Amino acid sequence: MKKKILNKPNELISLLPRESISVIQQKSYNVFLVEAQTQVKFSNEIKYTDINKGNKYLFNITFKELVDMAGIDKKDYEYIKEELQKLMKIVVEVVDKENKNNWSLFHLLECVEKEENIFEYSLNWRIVQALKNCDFFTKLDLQQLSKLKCKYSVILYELAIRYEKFKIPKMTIETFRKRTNTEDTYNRMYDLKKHVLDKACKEITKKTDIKLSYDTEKQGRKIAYIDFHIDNNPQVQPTKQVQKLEETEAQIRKNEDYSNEVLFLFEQLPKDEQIEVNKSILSKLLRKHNFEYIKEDIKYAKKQKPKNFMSYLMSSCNLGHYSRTELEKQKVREETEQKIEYHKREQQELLKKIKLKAQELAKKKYSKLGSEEKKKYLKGYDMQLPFFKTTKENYIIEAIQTEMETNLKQEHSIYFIKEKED
DNA sequence: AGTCACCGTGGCGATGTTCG
DNA sequence: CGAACATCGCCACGGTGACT
Repeated sequence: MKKKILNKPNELISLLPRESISVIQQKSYNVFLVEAQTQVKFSNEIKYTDINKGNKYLFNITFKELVDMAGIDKKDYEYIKEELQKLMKIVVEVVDKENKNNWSLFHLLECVEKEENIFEYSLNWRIVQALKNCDFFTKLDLQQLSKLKCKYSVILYELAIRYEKFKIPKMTIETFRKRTNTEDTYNRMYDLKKHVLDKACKEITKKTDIKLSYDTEKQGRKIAYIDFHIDNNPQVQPTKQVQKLEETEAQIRKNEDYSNEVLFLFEQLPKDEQIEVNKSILSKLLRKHNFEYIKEDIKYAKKQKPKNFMSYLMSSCNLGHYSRTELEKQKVREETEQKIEYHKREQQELLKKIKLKAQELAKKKYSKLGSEEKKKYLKGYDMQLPFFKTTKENYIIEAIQTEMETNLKQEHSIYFIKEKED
């Protein structure tokens, strides 16, 4: 399965939707976000300053990618459609930090369209802006998330990762209920523990790279606060992908050296694409794809002259190398040339053999020739230039040899043609 | 296609516990 | 002491998947 890291803006983790979001909706949404983030981040067309109300931001993803990345075990389009429909209904509220009387409401997902196996969706400009320029984000490993089946596990996992390096602040039961949308259900604390807290902590500890536990604190006789504890889970290591990604990002920051392969490919890019960030993109592509294919894809992309070179190149690599057909044609050409070369050599060797054989046969035949026949072969003997003049015997043998060679060649040329037809 | 066991989710009555 | 809350055990319901 493809591994993906979503740099989820903290605003999106902390948001408190009015309706409850199911686990499939949460996971699908994360996949939509990560896909949009990749498309936005690597796009030169969408600049941070350009993102505004006036524009519509469309992204796309294949059904298979969505299902794989989100870890959805259903392959039913209708079901996914219903879930997406519910997701679209979810409205979030953003309050202006400077003036608390000002607010705005928008849908998490603006629209989704399915065409064949591809979903095209659009996100509110605020979300796109947050994805493009997230200063405060949480690095979520979607592979870890995809394993979780309980919606509360997903919420708590995101929260835990957000505060991993510090500590989830102690929160009141009310806050916890708001976050998990359990204000109207599990009225009893025991039920909340049984169905939400225990279950989620258990699932997270069992399946992900962190251990989550909690303590409760009473105020009077009532449980008033929840205090979470996060530990690393040595049994389930953070995916190597996260580490690699962090390394790559560190590399960009430090502007360290890239491998020769990356540098070579970088030089193949069009001049105006030779910017530092593209080295890291190439380095990432090289982790997943063959050097030769990327090289050919760059060549191919250059020919195609797409509007956005890097995103064209990336989709070419990810969608199975547009250049593959070109590369394969080239391979066939090379193979054919090799075959022809081989035949040539074979033929030359055969010619040598024919010459030797003809010489041998000619000598044999000469020994059996009668005087009449010898006279026939001696036609033209007197016409020879004095410098090349040989003995009568050699002259006759050479003549017979030439005759034999022609015959043998004729026989073999039939053989050659037959082989070619095969 | 129908049956059935199993699981997850949400809930409730009875009972135990705690603290003002 | 008793109200308020926590806990236990159990039930109903719907979805799912194996089996016939």
